[in-house]
Amino acid sequence: MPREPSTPRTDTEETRRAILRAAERLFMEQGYRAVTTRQVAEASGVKQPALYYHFPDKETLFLEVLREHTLATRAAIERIAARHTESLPERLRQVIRYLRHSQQPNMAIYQQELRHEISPQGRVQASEMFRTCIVAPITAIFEEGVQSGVLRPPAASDWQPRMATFLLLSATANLATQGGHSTEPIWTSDGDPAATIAQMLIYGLVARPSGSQI
Amino acid sequence: MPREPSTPRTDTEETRRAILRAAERLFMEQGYRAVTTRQVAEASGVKQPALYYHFPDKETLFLEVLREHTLATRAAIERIAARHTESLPERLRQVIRYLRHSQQPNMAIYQQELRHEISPQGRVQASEMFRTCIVAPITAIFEEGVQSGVLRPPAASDWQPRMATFLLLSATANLATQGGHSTEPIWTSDGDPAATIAQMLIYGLVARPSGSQI
DNA sequence: CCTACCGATCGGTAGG
DNA sequence: CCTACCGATCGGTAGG
Repeated sequence: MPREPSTPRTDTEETRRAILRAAERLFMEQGYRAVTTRQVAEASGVKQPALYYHFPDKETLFLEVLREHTLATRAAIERIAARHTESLPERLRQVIRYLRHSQQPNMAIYQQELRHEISPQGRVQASEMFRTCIVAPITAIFEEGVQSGVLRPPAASDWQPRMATFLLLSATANLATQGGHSTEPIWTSDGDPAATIAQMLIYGLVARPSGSQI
Repeated sequence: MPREPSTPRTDTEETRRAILRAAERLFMEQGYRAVTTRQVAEASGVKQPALYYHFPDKETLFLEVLREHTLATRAAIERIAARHTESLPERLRQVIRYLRHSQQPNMAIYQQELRHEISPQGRVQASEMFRTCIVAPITAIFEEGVQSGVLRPPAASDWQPRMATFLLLSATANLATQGGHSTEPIWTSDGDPAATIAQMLIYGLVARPSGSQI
């Protein structure tokens, strides 16, 4: 139902955006199930049933939030990946840093959760988004590293770009959840954890592993 | 209230064990919140209120499950770590394989979840268990590798045994959740993923990184 | 977009 | 250890 052009879709569209913003923050922080529709409504400045004016149900709202968040993440990753003037380790560091602060939802958290809370179609959709927008562009960075000779060529039992992406995302996701909440962190690194992870990852991959530092 | 010695605490103790076993399976698979007390009861062959005869509440039951599971994990890790006839990479592979199949709950999943569902005291208890029984023994393996010269000495901005443990656990936890459920896996490695992860980890750490295989 | 409300389900208790 | 039940809360709908 498109609105007539004279009405600049101000109010209703603004509210919709407010709901999406509030829902994004809440879902990324607490996960799907832990966030109630009433929380989202309150954070958006509307009453709970108003959500169902803008979205058919909670799952659809969640998937829309996930879609926008994931698309933004893809744009950021591709922007970083395109900085060919910077070294591969540096770009990986930046990717990790971005993912960490963008609260990109942990694969594990969501795969665990979505398995029980979301419809099969929703799961497929979320999984596809994740593959296309997160996994693929990061894997491309590793593949570029192989082709440029910076990274050692992968072998079947050794490493593969996709497994490297898996490792990077796993570490990053857990880093994000660590982020300064109540319980004292278990890991507490001295420096920048993104740098440390990238360093550990790279030194497992360098073609000519001289003992030097980056 | 201890039972008199003549009664070999058969029935009531057996039921208690059955509840713990059922709860372990369910909590490890689905997480704390997704599992209802009614599910646990049904899987144990009792009615739901019977749980409250054996445990004061759901949280206490969960923490008891977590305690037993974590203690078993520690025993397994220390058993593997003590196999000095086997190489460090091999022992790490075995640790990863064990963690993967024991469904050791993902740090991220639980840290995310426990933050909102469990009392502060419960969180502290879970966190301490995790630190002592999982993080510490794995970190000890890495430290041993440093002292024996197999691993390169850690530097502040480089790597640290604890961060290596973090990376290992992150990857393993996500591997475990991947485990052959409905949604097609995103990562699908050819060989043994435990081996690949160990390989990637090690080659980031070897003291003399010759280009050879293990 | 709100008020009012519903059925389902949750963790937990009463009373035996 | 069971039957019966409760208050709270959830996602979602009716009707305007």
